[in-house]
Amino acid sequence: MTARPENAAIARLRAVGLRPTRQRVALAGVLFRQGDRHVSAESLHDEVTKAGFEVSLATVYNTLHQFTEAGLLQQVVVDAGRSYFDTNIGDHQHFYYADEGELIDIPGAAIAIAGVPRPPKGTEVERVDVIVRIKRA
Amino acid sequence: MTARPENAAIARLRAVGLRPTRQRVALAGVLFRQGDRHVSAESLHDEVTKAGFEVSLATVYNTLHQFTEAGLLQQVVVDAGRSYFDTNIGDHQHFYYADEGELIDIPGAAIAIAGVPRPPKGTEVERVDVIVRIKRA
DNA sequence: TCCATTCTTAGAACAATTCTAATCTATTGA
DNA sequence: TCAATAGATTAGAATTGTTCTAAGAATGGA
Repeated sequence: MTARPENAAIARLRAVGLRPTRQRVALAGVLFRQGDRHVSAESLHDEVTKAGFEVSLATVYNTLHQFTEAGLLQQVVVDAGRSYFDTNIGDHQHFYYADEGELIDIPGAAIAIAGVPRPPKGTEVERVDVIVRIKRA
Repeated sequence: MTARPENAAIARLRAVGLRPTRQRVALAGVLFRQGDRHVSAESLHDEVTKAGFEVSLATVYNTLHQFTEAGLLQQVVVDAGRSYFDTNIGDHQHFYYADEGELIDIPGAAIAIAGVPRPPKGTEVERVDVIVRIKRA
């Protein structure tokens, strides 16, 4: 019996308490089969549709948010009016190449941030996002 | 003759080569009369309207972009689907308090970022944005 | 003053995202 | 295995934030 790729997806979903529905398995399969990826709802919908699955765009949005809540994805905000989701949930930062709409990982170890002041009373730091915006030289 | 507040706004506009139209003067007056501010198009439109000026929302958008191009404002992206503009154009970073939709300046001197890797061939670094996301403790 | 240029405007158009209500499916327990 | 139920999916409408368009209005220079 060959290991079926969807088994990994199913296990991953169960591990975070999400029902392994047809659509979620398909999306997880596409998202996590290769290395780190950056997708938008639109691009993921295209991709999964081309792979022969039927998933509505609304479900892609729902699923991306559920996966993010569950810690399987990280949302990256680079652009007002567009959302990216990153399968790399480790500590890392991004180059953002606006000319191409492209997002490139920077390993977490590379960048050091020092001197973040104490946050206002009653709040705590949730995350520090660094976006290195790059342009054609 | 008392110094009229719009004089400062007019001078500021002329200095960057923008015609001091009624609407631009009104917007600049509201934006720059007090210290550093963070506004959205919507909030600025509300504010200037309440101050008794007639400015359309389209003009607010146009003007915010023109001011940004002219270097009078900086755009801050913290949230997919909402744009903030910052009257503080110096080198600094932000706390973002998502629960309140509030943006708080961190002086540029406070945070040090080290180890930004060389950007991909053919590109150069335009800006490094740091968002410290905070939440209710 | 008059003209050419630039600006402003209302409203339509748009893109990304979220909502809604009906239908369907995965899980559970008998 | 099957039915019941809680949860998931869907198409399409609605919403939000933003940009566009075309026409009228204001500005600065001659």
